[in-house]
Amino acid sequence: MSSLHDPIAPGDRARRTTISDVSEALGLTKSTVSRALNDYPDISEGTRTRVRRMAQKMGYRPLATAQAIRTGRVQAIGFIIELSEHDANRPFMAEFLAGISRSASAEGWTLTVAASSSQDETLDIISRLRSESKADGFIIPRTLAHDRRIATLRHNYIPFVMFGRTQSAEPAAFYDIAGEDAMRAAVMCLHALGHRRIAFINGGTQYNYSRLRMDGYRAGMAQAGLGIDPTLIAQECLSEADGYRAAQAMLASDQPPTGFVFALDRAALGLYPLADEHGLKIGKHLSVIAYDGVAEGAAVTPPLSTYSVDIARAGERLGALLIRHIRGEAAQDLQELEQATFLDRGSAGPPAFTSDQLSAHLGGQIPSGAHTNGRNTT
Amino acid sequence: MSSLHDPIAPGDRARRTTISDVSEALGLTKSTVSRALNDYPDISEGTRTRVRRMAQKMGYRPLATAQAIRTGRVQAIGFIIELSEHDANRPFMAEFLAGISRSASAEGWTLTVAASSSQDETLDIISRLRSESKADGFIIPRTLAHDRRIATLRHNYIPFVMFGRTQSAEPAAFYDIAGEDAMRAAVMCLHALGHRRIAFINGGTQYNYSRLRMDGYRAGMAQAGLGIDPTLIAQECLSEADGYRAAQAMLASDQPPTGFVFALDRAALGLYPLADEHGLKIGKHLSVIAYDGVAEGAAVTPPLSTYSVDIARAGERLGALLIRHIRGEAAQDLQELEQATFLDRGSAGPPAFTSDQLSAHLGGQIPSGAHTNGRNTT
DNA sequence: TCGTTTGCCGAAACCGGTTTCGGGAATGCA
DNA sequence: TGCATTCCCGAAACCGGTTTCGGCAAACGA
Repeated sequence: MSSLHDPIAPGDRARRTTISDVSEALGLTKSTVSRALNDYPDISEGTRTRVRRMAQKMGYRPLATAQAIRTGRVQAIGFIIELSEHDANRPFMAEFLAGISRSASAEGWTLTVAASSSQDETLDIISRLRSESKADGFIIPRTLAHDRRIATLRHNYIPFVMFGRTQSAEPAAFYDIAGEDAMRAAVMCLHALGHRRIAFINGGTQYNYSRLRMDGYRAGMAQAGLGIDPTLIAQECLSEADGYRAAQAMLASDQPPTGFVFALDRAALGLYPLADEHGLKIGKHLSVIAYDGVAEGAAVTPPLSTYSVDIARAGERLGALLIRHIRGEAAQDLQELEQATFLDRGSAGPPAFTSDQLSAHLGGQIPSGAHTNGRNTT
Repeated sequence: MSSLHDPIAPGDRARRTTISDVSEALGLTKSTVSRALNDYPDISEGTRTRVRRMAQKMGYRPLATAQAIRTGRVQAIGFIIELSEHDANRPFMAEFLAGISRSASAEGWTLTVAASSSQDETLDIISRLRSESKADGFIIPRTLAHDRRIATLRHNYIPFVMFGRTQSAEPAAFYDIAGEDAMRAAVMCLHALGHRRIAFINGGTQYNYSRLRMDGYRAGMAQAGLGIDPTLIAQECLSEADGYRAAQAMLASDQPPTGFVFALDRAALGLYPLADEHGLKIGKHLSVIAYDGVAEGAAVTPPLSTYSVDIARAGERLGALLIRHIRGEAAQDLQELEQATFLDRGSAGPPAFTSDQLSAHLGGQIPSGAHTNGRNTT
């Protein structure tokens, strides 16, 4: 259709140099040049370097779409935005994509992005993009403990790298931050400050990270010689409102916690208004350490101490790993686990109240049910 | 290189149906099928529908990368994330991309994303992606009054659609929200509520929207029969801190404004702590109407009244327009201007103080210079 | 009725690469 | 010196499409 009338295309766009241009300049055939550039063993070392040099000199870069029709590969990384997710990760999106894009373009690759509104649609998009040669492999964020996406990818022999880990016997390529270590260290930190009642407020249990962070909390408690009290553990707290409610319930108990470990910054932010309402100061009467490093954490008073994740770096590493995987490296050689960076910003300190004192203080208060507005993050 | 060893590709992936499959099934040649599907005039109506039906039945979809090597088009929309931008628009990114992706996949197209850290790099990326057939055209966000990207695109005959407008004689395809109308209406609204001193706090002047919103403010003031007071106008206020400072300066004057129109929600959020410090209630002593519809605006007390922009819809419309443009429709037929949606959430009301009363109230206060922390949005 | 146009489709080249196949020249071994 | 390898590279097919060209048959005009 667009071929009949073309009001946009120029009369004659500057043509790129093709493989034929290179071969003619050398007095060789296309096939020789192609094999030389692709390191075929039946090309002599001399010819190989001669071709290399000439290609370099002429600025030749093979056209990815042309290669694709034979090889099935376009040199593109696939990434799918799942809008069904709670939007906690949305603000990161730009930096994450930028990270991926950086490592991609460093290798002459590009990034293909699609949006999905459900798990099923994601699976469809994955196979569609692959079969249409729009992406050679995928970066899979927010891995679940049991992830259908992984099954689909494996079944279709589509290369992928996870941001996060998953429970599976077969090895898979991944990049992840050791959230479990961070949680363990957070507990140890609070314990060292003198806290004895330490709560853990976890994220969504469907996610694999949540299991790991829980493990980390348990490990920390064990290491500190503290027992696990189930009433000091909450799950599924993704938003500020969730965190508020979970902490509220715990503070209402006989032996309220003086220290809080949150699996998510966003949930931890719910502790601030709660403390306000009870006249408690964070960093003094209540201590909190969280995880993620969201921007809002720096804006509250006192700023939230947190284990921060460099999301752009994550994207960059993931992109690099995926490209290597697509080029043939084995999954088990493509696993990177890094540590989060602790930002000590003052929201955790020595407890001014023991749990008993805290309980007494809170007992003398009208149980606040008045706090309703402003909790809902759209 | 990847051709020598291939530990990932399956023995035999399910082959897609090709144009040859279709032509053989019909007893026609590839060329006839191709021309039939592309609406060439030298194919009879009968054959055309016969081919259509068979292609449909066999689930044939032309392989974009194969088409590309002849046509130069991959059916992909290009979008570049500029990290050099102030990060105000980052949170929108996911939804914006999702919008683009929706309209793209509705037509069987995809979205190619790249990141850039400078204007110059952006220009490079644009031509590189185009010449490598990784994108057929581009969506250009945050248009400037005089935009080098537009010049580059025009010069290289690369189709594009702007999110925003620009100052240029030649017509260009765009989708935009009439920010000028919103600003005018905001002024009228405040005037109707009884405000007579109405300030305007604008965004970055390099952006084209800023000029337009300023025009809208002026138009509103004229329409309301109010004169323009240059001391009630501020520029370059992008962040909460910027908004705080600009409003602070205005409140310090002899005739402080009682009504504020902000070109950006984010800057408007700076008015809240400022009001707090002076014991003023927003929606009562100070009224404010802003523009964008960011999530944080709903969380403050009272929620910020604002002209909200549906960013996902913007992405979707832009994608649709770009595809039509690439298919041959003229730029002047591809211009859409929509209105922002006013969300009246209570931050604007009848002024409890006149400007004089407000001045008196503020005069009795210690000029606050103490407010320093928490203003910086990372 | 006959030459000419028009409508419609097949044949083949082409796009820019990759990959298979085969053979000439240089080398190995006897 | 003769024969079998091995080393290299050219020739050509191929990938899945698009586009040009040419020709046959039917419709047209005179």
